[in-house]
Amino acid sequence: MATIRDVANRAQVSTATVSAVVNDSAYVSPELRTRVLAAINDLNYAPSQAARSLKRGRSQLIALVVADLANPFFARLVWAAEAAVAAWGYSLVLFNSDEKPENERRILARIRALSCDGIILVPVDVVTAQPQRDSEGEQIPTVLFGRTVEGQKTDTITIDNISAARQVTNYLMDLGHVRIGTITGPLHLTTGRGRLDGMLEAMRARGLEPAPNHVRAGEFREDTAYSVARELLTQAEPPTALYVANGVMALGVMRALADLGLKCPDDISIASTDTIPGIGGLRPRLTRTEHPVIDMTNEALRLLVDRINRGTSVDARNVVFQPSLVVGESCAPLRNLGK
Amino acid sequence: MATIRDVANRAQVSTATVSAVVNDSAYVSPELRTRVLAAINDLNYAPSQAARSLKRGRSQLIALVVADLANPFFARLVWAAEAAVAAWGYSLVLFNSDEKPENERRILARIRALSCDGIILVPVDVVTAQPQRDSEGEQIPTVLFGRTVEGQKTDTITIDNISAARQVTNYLMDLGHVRIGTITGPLHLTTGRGRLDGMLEAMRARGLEPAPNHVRAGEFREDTAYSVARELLTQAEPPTALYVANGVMALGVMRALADLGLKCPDDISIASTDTIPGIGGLRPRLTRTEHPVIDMTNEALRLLVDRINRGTSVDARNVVFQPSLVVGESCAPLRNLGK
DNA sequence: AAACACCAGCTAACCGTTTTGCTAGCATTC
DNA sequence: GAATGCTAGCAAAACGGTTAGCTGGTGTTT
Repeated sequence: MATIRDVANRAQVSTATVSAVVNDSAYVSPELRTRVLAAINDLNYAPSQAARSLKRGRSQLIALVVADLANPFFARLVWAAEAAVAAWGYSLVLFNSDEKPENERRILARIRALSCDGIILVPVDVVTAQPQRDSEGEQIPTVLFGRTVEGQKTDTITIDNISAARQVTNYLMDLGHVRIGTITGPLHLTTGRGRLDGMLEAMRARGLEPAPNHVRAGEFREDTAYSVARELLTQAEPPTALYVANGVMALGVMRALADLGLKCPDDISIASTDTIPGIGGLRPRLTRTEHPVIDMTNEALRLLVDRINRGTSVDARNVVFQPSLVVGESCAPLRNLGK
Repeated sequence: MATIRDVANRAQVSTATVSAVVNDSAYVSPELRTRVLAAINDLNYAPSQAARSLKRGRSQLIALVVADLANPFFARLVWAAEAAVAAWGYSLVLFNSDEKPENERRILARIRALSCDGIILVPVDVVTAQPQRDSEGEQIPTVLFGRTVEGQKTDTITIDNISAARQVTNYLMDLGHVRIGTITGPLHLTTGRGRLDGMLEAMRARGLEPAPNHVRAGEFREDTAYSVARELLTQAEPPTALYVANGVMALGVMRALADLGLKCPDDISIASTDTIPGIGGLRPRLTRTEHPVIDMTNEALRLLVDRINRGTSVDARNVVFQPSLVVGESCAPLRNLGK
């Protein structure tokens, strides 16, 4: 394609003038401006982003690193982030760490090489505690999304996991349930840990405690939750209600129920924190918390762009969003206590 | 960060030697190589992709443009593409045209500016018929995914939509259904058109024809399908079976059924082409065709990388994948013809 | 021993922008 | 009319790599 020099030649001006027109960075007389614009149009010129990045040290690229692209929660984040990034005039480079620290390391190196202007990161590992530095040794502006890492000094966007779990658990207890089980996420993640803690806290506040064999790890995965749920529900004294820590796992649990011939909510009540898009279309409607992913994403980008423009002059900000309980038909009052 | 010159100074060699070591592009004696590697390590050096792109004219970026990121089908494509792109040593830049031609135009201009090495495009508009040219005026290697545009000379990866629709329709007719309705996608898309054509073809082959008011446009959207389904099923003589053209719409239809108090498959049989991930976990299991998205994506990348390396020397290739029918429990044999 | 081939490693040009001086032309002031 | 200030537009130097072409030292051939 045409270069800035081709345009300059055709318009009989210098490359500096063309640049000034393209970037609106200096006054150019109307006459020259017209000539330049005509030449740009004739030659179908578009500035090379590579040359620009090299000179300016900014790439107009924002990296999004998610922990599990197969999870609809993150798919939704990707969707929202693409829109927000485009709205701010950047382009989105997408990476999937697949919950593996070594992938995360590789990806962060690649992001540095691409000199991305900012990073939205769903962290997998504490590795991230060593923030990424760019070509000037500056830290690349980063927003941690959804999860946090201890002792982090970067901006973060999170959901109040404890509150989410507490809301759901209280709802179940309000229905009279006492034998409540749970399928948790990985406990080394704040999302996994917080949701379990919130549940325990809520139960203890009413003098209850889940039976040890009613608390199982589901890894935030559909298939794991499926088998764990089967196991959990076929034991001698199964729980009468189940709190599932995320949307994907809730789907797995529903599948397990169907395969076991259990009716929800007649045989067991199910409620979850987090949901997956589209799940609202199926019956019984799941009682769950909804997390404002779109708002969270927009806020993440606002913080990120602000940090890109203002550098490290401003302190790390931690924005916590509140989940809201959405009541469906997947929970019923406890009737026959003994069962 | 450190530049190649810093590394050269520290290792007491020229930048050319550093480059040779980094790219393995020329023989360097073991001694110098060691010194260079040590310096790279000490300075935490990583080559600037911007400078590289500028000089080489290649950016190691592959653009993926999907028509609707909110659609789980495309979310799955994104997931598969990220993995495939990374495996080939590229990074993925993601765009969402949201089914709008003007977005598509803007995006393609941006892709050109970024000098992406290749494009995987789910086309929205015939605009794409004018292939994108790069900085040398060469066409940017492009693979059209899922849909095609008439008279296209680029590589394409598609699914056999006619066959998919035919399989599903035949299945419904084999169960005895005659009054079969359909909710179609947009008919200007090959995916929409082909799936309707396949259905009509299959029915006509048995001397049948759907009633005009049993054929409705659902725009491939959940909400549209929901309202169209409500309308379709509450009319005087509703169909006894419904063929839904994609997975998202099937979800909408299921929701409409639930709200209308209709039982599937007792009151009506539902089948679709295409599915959405996770839908398999819910009851009744949907009878549908499955489309090999992962294989399709991998093949798309194989074609794309091949074209990046070999240029226009090789003719356009059109790879058509075959869908397979997966039978669930959402369809029942026709019992009471009159209803 | 001269002629030559070979090759490791270097010098420097180049990729396409942006941006910092600088220049030259005009208007204003005394 | 000389001195000054202003400003539109230009020339040229970066930015950080890659690579063609060169150099000089060694080994081989005659």
